[in-house]
Amino acid sequence: MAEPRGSRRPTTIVDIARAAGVSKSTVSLVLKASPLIKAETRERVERAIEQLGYVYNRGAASLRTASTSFVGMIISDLMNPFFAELAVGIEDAIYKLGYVPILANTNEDAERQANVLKTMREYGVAGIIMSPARGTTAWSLAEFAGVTMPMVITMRRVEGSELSYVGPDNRSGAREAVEHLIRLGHRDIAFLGGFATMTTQRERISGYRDAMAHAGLRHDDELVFESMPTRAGGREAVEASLKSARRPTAYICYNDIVAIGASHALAERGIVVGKDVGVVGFDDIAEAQHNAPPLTTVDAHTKALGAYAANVLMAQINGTSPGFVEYFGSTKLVIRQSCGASHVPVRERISA
Amino acid sequence: MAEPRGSRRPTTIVDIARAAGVSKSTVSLVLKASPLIKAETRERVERAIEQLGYVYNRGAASLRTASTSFVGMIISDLMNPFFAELAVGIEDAIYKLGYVPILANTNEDAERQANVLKTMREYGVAGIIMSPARGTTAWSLAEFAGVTMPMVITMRRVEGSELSYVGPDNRSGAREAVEHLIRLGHRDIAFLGGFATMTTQRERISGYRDAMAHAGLRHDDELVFESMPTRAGGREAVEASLKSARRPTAYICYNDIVAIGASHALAERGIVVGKDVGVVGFDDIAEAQHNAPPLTTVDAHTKALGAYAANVLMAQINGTSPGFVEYFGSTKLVIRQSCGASHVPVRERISA
DNA sequence: CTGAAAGCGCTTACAG
DNA sequence: CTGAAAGCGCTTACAG
Repeated sequence: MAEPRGSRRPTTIVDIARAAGVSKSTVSLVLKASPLIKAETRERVERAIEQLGYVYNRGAASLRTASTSFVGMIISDLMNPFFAELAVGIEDAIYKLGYVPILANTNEDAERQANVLKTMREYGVAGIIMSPARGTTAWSLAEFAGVTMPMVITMRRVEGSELSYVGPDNRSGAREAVEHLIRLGHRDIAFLGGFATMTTQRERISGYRDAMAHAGLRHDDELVFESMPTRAGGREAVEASLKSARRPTAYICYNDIVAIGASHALAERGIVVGKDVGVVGFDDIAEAQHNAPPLTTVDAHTKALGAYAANVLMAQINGTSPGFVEYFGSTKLVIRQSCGASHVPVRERISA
Repeated sequence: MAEPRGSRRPTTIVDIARAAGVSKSTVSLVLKASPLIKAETRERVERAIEQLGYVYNRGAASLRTASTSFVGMIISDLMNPFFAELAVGIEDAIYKLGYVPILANTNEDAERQANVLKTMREYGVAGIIMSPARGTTAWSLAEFAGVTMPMVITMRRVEGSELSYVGPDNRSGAREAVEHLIRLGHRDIAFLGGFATMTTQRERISGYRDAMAHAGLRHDDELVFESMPTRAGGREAVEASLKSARRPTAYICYNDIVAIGASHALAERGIVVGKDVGVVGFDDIAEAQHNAPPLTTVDAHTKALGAYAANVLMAQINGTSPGFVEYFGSTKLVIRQSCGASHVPVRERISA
């Protein structure tokens, strides 16, 4: 690689040392704000740094200390607003902790994920936070896990792995949402979106079933309509549900984008969401409150979870971690208009 | 920082050299796939690498060659789906070019941007791609620009800077969209969203005015309703427009999220978008086609633009660049239902 | 085709 | 309180 045009040898601590009339050890010490250095000396060095436009070479320091301040941030799908929000939460926390994030968007590609994991290791990242691509196996992570490189998994569990995990409490979040629908008078409630191969879907479905079973309501497989966890998937899933013998009066969706896709498909058929039918999502992405009608959903506290994952990783890097941690963040039901709560009397819905 | 638990000194090229019975120079050469090395020797070295589980230390190599493969990727607002898509385009291209992205989301904070720029320089990034935070001045970038560090600005121009720029042709994109609205019979067309302090808004407005002026239509300041470039801003802007003496029959919006916010606000008032009124956006984010009704918009080819910016940066890093480049990507009008094109006869609209 | 040597820019005991 | 020395893991002319 060519040197930047016009630049000669960059200035280093020895240049500073010479200019300030001290040794490079002393310069290094002032750079670390060591209390050992006399104020007068420190100022002299700082002046030289200023005058020569010195820029600290962190790469050199890393080689010497055999440690870097990089953390790998591997996101399964950055185009998905939920994961974009997660990324923002992680990124912000990483900087605050004095680290710097190397990004990789795997786009759900396990092979790309494997490559990126190897590359990050070569760059000497201090640790990795990863929302695993769909289909990631514990086996494929074993090479990197634990001893080799601190790592925390977030948002999607990988079964059988012994890596720390941070994510929302999907089961209780879904249960609470469905209980709300039941309280509103709904009896035929379907689950929309995702596939049973996804741990997150299974967790949310079990919350749904908890609530239905507890209320003595039907909750068999015919009430779950699987689809891709996307807006288009949401459309397809509702459309399938509309063809069923007993049409649901409400839907709990795998996530917000499924719910949004579903509500639009419903609207196009003249079915008024929040009145003719209830729809609730999961995640509370920014878009949810701006949907028409505003979406009732389960707030996963996505950003905070990202920040939490960063802190768990730090504990692991610093060796202050209890080793293996699993954290299931509490969720919060956010009632807006799509479930009909705000302007539909319960009575109407019971007869639905 | 503590060493990872349980690990001792990591294996280096000298370990490999010893195991393979060669010098470390030879090991280095096989790592670079040098043709100088005899096949038999290469295999022996590769076997040792495999057996000892050697991992290449890129940091050390960087120190030696005084160059890294990092590129800084500074995004003004990753929560905005438009910029998330840009980030995905850049990230993908960076990896393909053999580089690795360090991410920073400035969240429109110029101070954070300044910090991040300094930090990235200390990490020795080979270059930077940045969508500048609102309010970024050429002055604030001067310290980093050009000689110090290759840098390309994307999506938002910073006036007075001499940095390379890559973005969509906002003016012609907006003009084309408005021409389409005029062809549909609209006469009172308002511009919604953004502020005149944003170069992008000014460029899009000038395209709007070009089209209006050419058709001999009114296009004064009273037809532009400024707001934050967000969904909430879109709501506010349409609401303001609804209070004006002569209500517009169509809207060209600063971007898609403004258009989406506006269409939802309209829908809530019983105004049917695509029938009672036309709405067109700009960007073509993923959400646009899933809006209700699907949004007519201007495709900015966001991902491709991100990839292009990465390539411009590479040329600069490798010194093969013509120095300063400005690229205005062509746009494409995507006609869906929000403008009324697909199912509203022109006649109805003229009388509106 | 391969090896010995120098050096990239730092940090960190160790002396003094 | 400050300096001299060693060394982190590579690459790259230069010899041979």
